Amino acid sequence: MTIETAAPSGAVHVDLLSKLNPEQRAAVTAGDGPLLIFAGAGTGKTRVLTHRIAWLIQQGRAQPGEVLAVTFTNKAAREMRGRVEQLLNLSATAVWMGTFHAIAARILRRDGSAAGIDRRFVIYDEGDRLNSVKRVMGELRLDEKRYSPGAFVQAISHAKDELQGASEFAQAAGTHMEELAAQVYARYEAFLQGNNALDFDDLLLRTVRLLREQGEVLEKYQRRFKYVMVDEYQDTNRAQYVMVQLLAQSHRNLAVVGDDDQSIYQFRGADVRNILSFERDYPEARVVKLERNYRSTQTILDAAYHVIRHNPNRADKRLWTDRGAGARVVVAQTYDEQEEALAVAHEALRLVAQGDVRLADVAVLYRTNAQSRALEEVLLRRGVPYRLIGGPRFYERREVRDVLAYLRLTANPRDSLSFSRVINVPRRKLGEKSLAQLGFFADAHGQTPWEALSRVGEMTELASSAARSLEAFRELIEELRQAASSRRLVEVIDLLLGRTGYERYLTETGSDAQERWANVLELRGLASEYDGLPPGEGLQAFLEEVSLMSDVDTLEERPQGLTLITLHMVKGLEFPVVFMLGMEEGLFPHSRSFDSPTGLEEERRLAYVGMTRARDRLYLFHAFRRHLWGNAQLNLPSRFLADLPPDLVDAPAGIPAGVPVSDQAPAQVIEAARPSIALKVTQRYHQGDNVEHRSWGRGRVLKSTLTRTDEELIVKFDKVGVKILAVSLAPIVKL
DNA sequence: TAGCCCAAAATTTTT
DNA sequence: TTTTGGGCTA
Repeated sequence: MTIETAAPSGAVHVDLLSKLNPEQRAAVTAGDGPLLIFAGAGTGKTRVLTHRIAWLIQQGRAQPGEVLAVTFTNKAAREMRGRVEQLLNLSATAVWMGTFHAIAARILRRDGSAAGIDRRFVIYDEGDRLNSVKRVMGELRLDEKRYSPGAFVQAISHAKDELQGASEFAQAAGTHMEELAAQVYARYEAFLQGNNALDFDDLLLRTVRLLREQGEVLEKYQRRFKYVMVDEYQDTNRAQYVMVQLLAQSHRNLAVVGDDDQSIYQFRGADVRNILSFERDYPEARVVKLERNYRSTQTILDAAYHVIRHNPNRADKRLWTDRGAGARVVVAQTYDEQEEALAVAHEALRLVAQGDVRLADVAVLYRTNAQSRALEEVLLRRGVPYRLIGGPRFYERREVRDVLAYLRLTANPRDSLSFSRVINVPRRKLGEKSLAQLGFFADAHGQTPWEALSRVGEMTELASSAARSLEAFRELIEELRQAASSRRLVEVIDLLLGRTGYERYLTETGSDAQERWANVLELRGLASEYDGLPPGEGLQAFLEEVSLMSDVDTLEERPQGLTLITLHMVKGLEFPVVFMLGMEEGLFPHSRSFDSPTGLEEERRLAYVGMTRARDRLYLFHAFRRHLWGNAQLNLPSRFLADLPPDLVDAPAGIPAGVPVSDQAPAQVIEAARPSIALKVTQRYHQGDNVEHRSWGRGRVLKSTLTRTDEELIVKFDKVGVKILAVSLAPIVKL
């Protein structure tokens, strides 16, 4: 079937439907009314979403500005926009496409004033939120040792997810803890208000409130969005659910895409029931199931199915493919996590040597971040390149937050959190007393610290040196504000870095100054993307983007080595080869999930998500013995392994065989890593060459030997001594 | 104000 | 077991 219709002006006629399978086509061309699309892993979900948007526009059913598409990550939104533009061959900037939070922020900036929201609000992230709670606890004289600030943060966040305001929360409070939390909540709200700040949850909560209470605003958006689309609907929480419902209410053209089997964020408020009861919410809904998978082998799909099928309360569906059976799933036991890591390295390198995959095609998945350490140690020692996803986040690094705090203060001087972050960074010789003076004065006059700053002269108790410092700080921020309104964002940042002597500050205070400075420069680089915007707008736009950005969004497109990643973060990605480690009772499923059936169901879904990441090969490892917090424990194989039909499984006796268990000899290339197929080898290094290794630093080549399949180097490193390396595997460069 | 020492915590974390 | 953060001391 080919449909050619008049496309919007300037667009090329594109046949949108010919490359879709029947189910995908049905979903794309479903007419008006609610639409539920069950899109299993690897079934072309994004393709359906983007084609539907393009189709709606091409058919003239909607103007680009009348379509709203909501995702959970910026990455997904970006991809979607790019693909729609490609399909339509025109800019899709008019389409409202973004994360829940970004869309909410946009609505609040435009129309929040109707509900008393200052459009210049800043967005407080996780860290800011914790700091705010700590402050509030200080005000309430709550001892941080007795009461965990984190617990309050969680309670507040959870309440907001459920659209529960501070007063409702207080009313519902029963226990002593809840009453305390209610007090903290109320004060926290006041604190944020005073700082003109909203936290992540507020973006959703306040948008819902705005839409509910301001009829004309609601009407405006309802009229505007003829078609609403939601990605990953199984992960929506209460606030998101209501927000979508409100926006789509009038046209009722709500299309949701998701997979209940991949709902893994229950602990953050996601509610699978939102997708499972869609048909009850919208009895007239059309339902399409995408079950044809384009990613994995049938063996992998069947194995995953036999794990997930044990969950009650799931929509019935089963993935299939015409890619053929492929290799069996490999289940293997190792002695401990050391050997487990060695087995991964061993097998991954063997596959690479065979020639059909690159290291970058291999992902290693685990339940808890702590598991990555054993892996890293082994990979480092073996010189196997890898990238670890997770770990210290870019936007949570001290230096990045410092610079951002300056910028945030520049944009919004009322932000007292940012104020106190940078008032004495770099050191301005302001002691505790002086700052207390300032705070006291501000409180007494009902002013923010920034406002108080212009009245330094009135603070009689202030030492004159401190007064001068404060005055200088005020002038600095004023200067930045001036610059922000007339110059490019990068110039503002340069000005701030120059005036504060931030680089010098880094070198004077820390050992890792170089790395930190590099991060600052990276942030500066990100900011340069806003150079095109008129002065004044760049700063706002940059801060908005940065506060709504996560690390997955900056995930490298072209990885270099093995990928080490948690099961949660791997959702949405795919790899030709997948190793899942720690398939043991107590670790996966995690012991914390044992006491509730829903917890176990979520673990099972997590297993399903992990398994369906694999295209061609899937390895499930479990260790006989595992070190956890100092002591070793013996774990039984995960119950998920028992669910696999024997005929899908290969359990080779020899997976870890031949791998030395506690081999301390550094930098010996694993025996099996030597390619067994003859490769063309040419000598690239010679005695005396200077090289740099990613983790061992600089060194000099003592000897280079050509083997049948590789070039072997003996290198004397400045810092770590003599090592033996295989050129094909070691992360080295010639200098 | 920096550095040191001791104690506590270690499931997952789209914004 | 290891890391991290906070508090105390020099």
